[in-house]
Amino acid sequence: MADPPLSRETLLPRLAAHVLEHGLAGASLRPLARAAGTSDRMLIYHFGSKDGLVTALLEHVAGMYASALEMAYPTEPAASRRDCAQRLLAIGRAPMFASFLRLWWEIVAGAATGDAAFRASAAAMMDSQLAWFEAHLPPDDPDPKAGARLVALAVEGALMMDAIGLGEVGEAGLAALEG
Amino acid sequence: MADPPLSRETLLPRLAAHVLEHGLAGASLRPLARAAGTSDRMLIYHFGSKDGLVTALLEHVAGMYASALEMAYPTEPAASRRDCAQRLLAIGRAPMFASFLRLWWEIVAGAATGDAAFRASAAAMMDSQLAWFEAHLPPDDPDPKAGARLVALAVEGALMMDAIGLGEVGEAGLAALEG
DNA sequence: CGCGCTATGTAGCAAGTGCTACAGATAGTC
DNA sequence: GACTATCTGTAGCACTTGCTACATAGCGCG
Repeated sequence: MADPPLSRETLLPRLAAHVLEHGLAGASLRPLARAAGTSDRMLIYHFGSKDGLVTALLEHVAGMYASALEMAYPTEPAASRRDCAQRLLAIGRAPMFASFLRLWWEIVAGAATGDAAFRASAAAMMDSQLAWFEAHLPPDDPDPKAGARLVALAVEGALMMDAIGLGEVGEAGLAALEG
Repeated sequence: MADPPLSRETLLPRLAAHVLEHGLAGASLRPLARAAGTSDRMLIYHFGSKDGLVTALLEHVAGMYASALEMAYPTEPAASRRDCAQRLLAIGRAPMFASFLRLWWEIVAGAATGDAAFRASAAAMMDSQLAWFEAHLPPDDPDPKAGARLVALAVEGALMMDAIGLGEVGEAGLAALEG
């Protein structure tokens, strides 16, 4: 299958794919290496340590997420904040984001412990999302920045409800947004 | 020191305390046992397996959370949904909830993978919270159930922002709530 | 007393963890 | 060709993981 250099850069996408599928919590060197077509030995060689690998991986995932957002749905403008939030929830629920979301909650949990790498990745992903949300607000929104923040809280809250199996609570909550 | 029977029931509070302090992800039998004053051998004896222990522990934590909420602040009624959300965020930020929140995001991450025990615990905790939120809405709220859901989305979103180090985003978002 | 039940300690196992020491291969440079 | 720097495979180490086999204590009951 043509195995060229296998540097950090060629490795990262495969590692990210594995982590998106199997989660970050239980990811250990040997399975990761197998998925990427190398050995644990080489992962340490390229990334210095597992911590280094995880940090690089989190950065990479944040980048992937940003481009996934960029590619996703430049739909016509929403009619209201509520309408906007409901559409964004629907997009977030699309299959292409499912594995991102599973990983997202792991990253949030890691960030909650204070880990710097997790925080950086989470903040980067959230920044992308806030900008993207802002771009999807109704064009006549009185305060797009604040509006995007409110919509982000509500949509993230609803996605969390999805994660814990209470999707309808999220829907009901969004429906109660002003607009 | 009085070390009476040491049954499941006497063990669970100590195990919960350890998990609240050190997290659930890296919790392994031997440290847990040490913290609870037993051996890994006895944990397996009482709970059957680690899965059994985690399940019991999650149930117990959900119960603890419910009583923590019950004890917390029966403040005077809020003036609006926004006011309510801002107060509840302040309460959620209080030190006594910090370790609960760290654990909460771990539970959400576990639930996001589809694990039944994590989902059950998360749903139980969220149900307590929704009821509690509903009780704190302004008494003239037109639709308390929907209002509580909206407030829950926003507050949980804001707490998530806290977890990833973007607390001001949460504050700005809540400030944009109608009210 | 003796029997059986529950509770507990000691040792250990097979698997997996991150990481390292050592050796070799390859390739580019003088 | 000799030397050096980059890359990679093989083995292994010390440790942790969940869990088990075995033995033993204690206690209630006939």
